Amino acid sequence: MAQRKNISDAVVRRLPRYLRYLSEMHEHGVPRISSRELGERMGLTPSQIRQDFSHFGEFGQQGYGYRVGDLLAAIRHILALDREYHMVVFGAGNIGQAVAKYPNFSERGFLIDALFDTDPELVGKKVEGIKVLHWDKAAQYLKNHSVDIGVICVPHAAGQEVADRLIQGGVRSIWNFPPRDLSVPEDVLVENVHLSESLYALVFRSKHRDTCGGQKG
Amino acid sequence: MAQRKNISDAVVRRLPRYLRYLSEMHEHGVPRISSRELGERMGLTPSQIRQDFSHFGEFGQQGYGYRVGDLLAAIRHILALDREYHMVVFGAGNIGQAVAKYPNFSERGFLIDALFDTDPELVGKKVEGIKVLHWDKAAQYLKNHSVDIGVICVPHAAGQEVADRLIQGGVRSIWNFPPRDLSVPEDVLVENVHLSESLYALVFRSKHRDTCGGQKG
DNA sequence: TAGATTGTTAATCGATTAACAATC
DNA sequence: TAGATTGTTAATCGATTAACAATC
Repeated sequence: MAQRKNISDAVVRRLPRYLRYLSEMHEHGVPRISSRELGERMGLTPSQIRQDFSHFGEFGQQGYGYRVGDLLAAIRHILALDREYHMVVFGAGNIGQAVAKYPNFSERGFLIDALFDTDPELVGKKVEGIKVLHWDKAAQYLKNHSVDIGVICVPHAAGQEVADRLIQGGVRSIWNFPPRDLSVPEDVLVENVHLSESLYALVFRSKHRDTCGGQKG
Repeated sequence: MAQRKNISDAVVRRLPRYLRYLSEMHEHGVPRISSRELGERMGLTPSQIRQDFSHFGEFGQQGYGYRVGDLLAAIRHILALDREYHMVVFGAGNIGQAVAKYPNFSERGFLIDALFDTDPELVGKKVEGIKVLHWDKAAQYLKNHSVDIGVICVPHAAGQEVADRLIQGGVRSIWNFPPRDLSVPEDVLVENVHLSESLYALVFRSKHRDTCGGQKG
């Protein structure tokens, strides 16, 4: 019954985690898994796992469970990871370079085609084989290239301006690192990675260790 | 009625966001804010905001709202950001260095005292004024220094081993970047930052743009 | 005082868990 | 066949929203 209703954010956040566990099992040659056993490994209830999968179709077999390889392929497809994505990164500082150099991304089909910065020290150089262009070239670049995802790694004061440029250039998915919420049109998606807020949450739970607890994030 | 019940993760994740908005308002000299107006700015309902705050005490005034400065100080205290934290980072690669160099952290009292790596090219050098030590020195270091937070930025195959070393050395809060869940004793807290999973969630929502939507993360 | 807005209690909504018929 | 396990419907649990008395 592939996707009748809206998928809740809670489910969306669990999908990549299923992918990770299944990938690992698949690499280890595990041929089948039941929701009970997967739940034990991941710390979820079997009910939740079956409920989650049922949003997208029927992937298991009564009395048997799930074929790891098939389920893995299905989730990869559900997450739309069976294609390539073209990305550009604004801001070639620490975080921008870390993103550009992160090997998992290119392996997984996330291709970083260009870096943009204003620093004359950086512009014209290459980082990990990716050319660093000046911001002034961005509009031109976006006109001539199809970009699926724009990554914002500039200081937070410049974040909104960069977002505006990306949107102006037709980019509709933004991965946003600076600690500021962006205002964007309805049809543009923003995924935030706010490192400080993650750290603050850790510190809070650490202070209130007794009342909270466990592994999060 | 400061913290009678457990604080849900949803609330914990909103607290840093309140802090961010209030900081900004405070910097702009805004003296007061009502839950209605704060809700409008943040995209939350006034009810939720009042409900959230009420977990920790009474910070407002009927008919008036909240004094921005006071509320900011209260939330800073609730988040335990009114003290310093000593951190060590394992893995001085791209992400480890990005964390070490991130200026917001030291400004906010998150002090990175040491980096650990195995790469002989890096060991002995300094990154942003922080000495890079060999992993072999970690046990010794942890014996002699009080470390509040251990940051894991090593390749994911080494993550669990590093976690074990940190825990062995008495560290009870771990900020974990590699894409693998750690197994830790009950009294150890782990906060995960799984970049790929964040990116996958963006891609999923992008594919199903109509059924999901908005700003997340 | 009158208007505004809080903190809290009650109602609603949504997500998780349990139960179970279907069936491999 | 008997045992196991699915997909789904129903029950429960928790989080969000609405309502409102208290009061600045």
